[in-house]
Amino acid sequence: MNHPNNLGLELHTLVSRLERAGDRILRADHGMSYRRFMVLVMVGELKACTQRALADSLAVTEPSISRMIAALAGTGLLTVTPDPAGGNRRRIALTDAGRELVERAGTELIGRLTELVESSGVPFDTYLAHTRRLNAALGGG
Amino acid sequence: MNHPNNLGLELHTLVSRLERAGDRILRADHGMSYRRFMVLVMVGELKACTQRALADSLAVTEPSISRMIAALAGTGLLTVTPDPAGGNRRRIALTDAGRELVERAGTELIGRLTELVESSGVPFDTYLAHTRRLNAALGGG
DNA sequence: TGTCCTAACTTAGGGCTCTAAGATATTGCC
DNA sequence: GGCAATATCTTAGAGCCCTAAGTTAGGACA
Repeated sequence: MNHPNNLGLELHTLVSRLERAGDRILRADHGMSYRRFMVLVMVGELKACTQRALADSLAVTEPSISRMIAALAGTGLLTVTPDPAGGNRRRIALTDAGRELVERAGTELIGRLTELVESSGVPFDTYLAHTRRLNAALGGG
Repeated sequence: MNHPNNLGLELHTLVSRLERAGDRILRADHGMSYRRFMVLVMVGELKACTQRALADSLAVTEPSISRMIAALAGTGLLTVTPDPAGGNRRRIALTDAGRELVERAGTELIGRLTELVESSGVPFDTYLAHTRRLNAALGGG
């Protein structure tokens, strides 16, 4: 139950539990998986959102995003259009329904997590800052 | 590239990058995936190691562990025997080869991660303690 | 115009995860 | 003994991720 000095294992189990919990909430309330929801959130945050940019931002590969977008394209939550700037690119954007879902479910999830963190006694801002810094050190922009 | 206030997303990308990096190292040096290696590490740490205990400790489900053990059973790195205490249980244990692999590769991985964390300016012990506390708050023992 | 190069996206195959449902073994109670 | 309850493990089917290899679009240059 306790991994003596193994931060990697500890982070794995933490994220695993967090995402399982988030997945259950999203499936029950919005009929959507946690992974797909993360894609929607990121589409809402990126300025010029291409599949390549999504893959970088979520730290997954292009094929993964390619399939996710294909699966999400039929839901009416986002639109896929050739990039007006040219090139072999797709421009991804949220529809009104997508924006509304991200807004509602996103604030709920973030709220629950923030609450959990603070009730555990871990200082939210410090932990978030540390996590961000580690992410940056690992090549994340 | 930056998720405004979203700790969940930040943790996801961090773990994703960490595990991809670890996976590459393990595959190159020891011909083994990161997931399977985590199982071996945990088998080495648990006193009375059943599949159920492994699933709890790694925050995955019993079917996942069932398949992992089936896949690992043929490698000579661990042994599976009926639990001497009775019940429908398997007792999982490392062989000498398994113990040696966990020892060598484990210290290497932990060393690299520790180095990375400290070079990023994040205080290792604090971050580990926070992560542990969050894990405990999420029902992890 | 034609060829090469690069970047973005897609396809194919395999690994690991989940949920749901089935099989197996022990305990408790009649 | 026999039967139900409980815990553990397994099987089946589907989702998402990865690597490797193929496709498509635009830019550079002769």
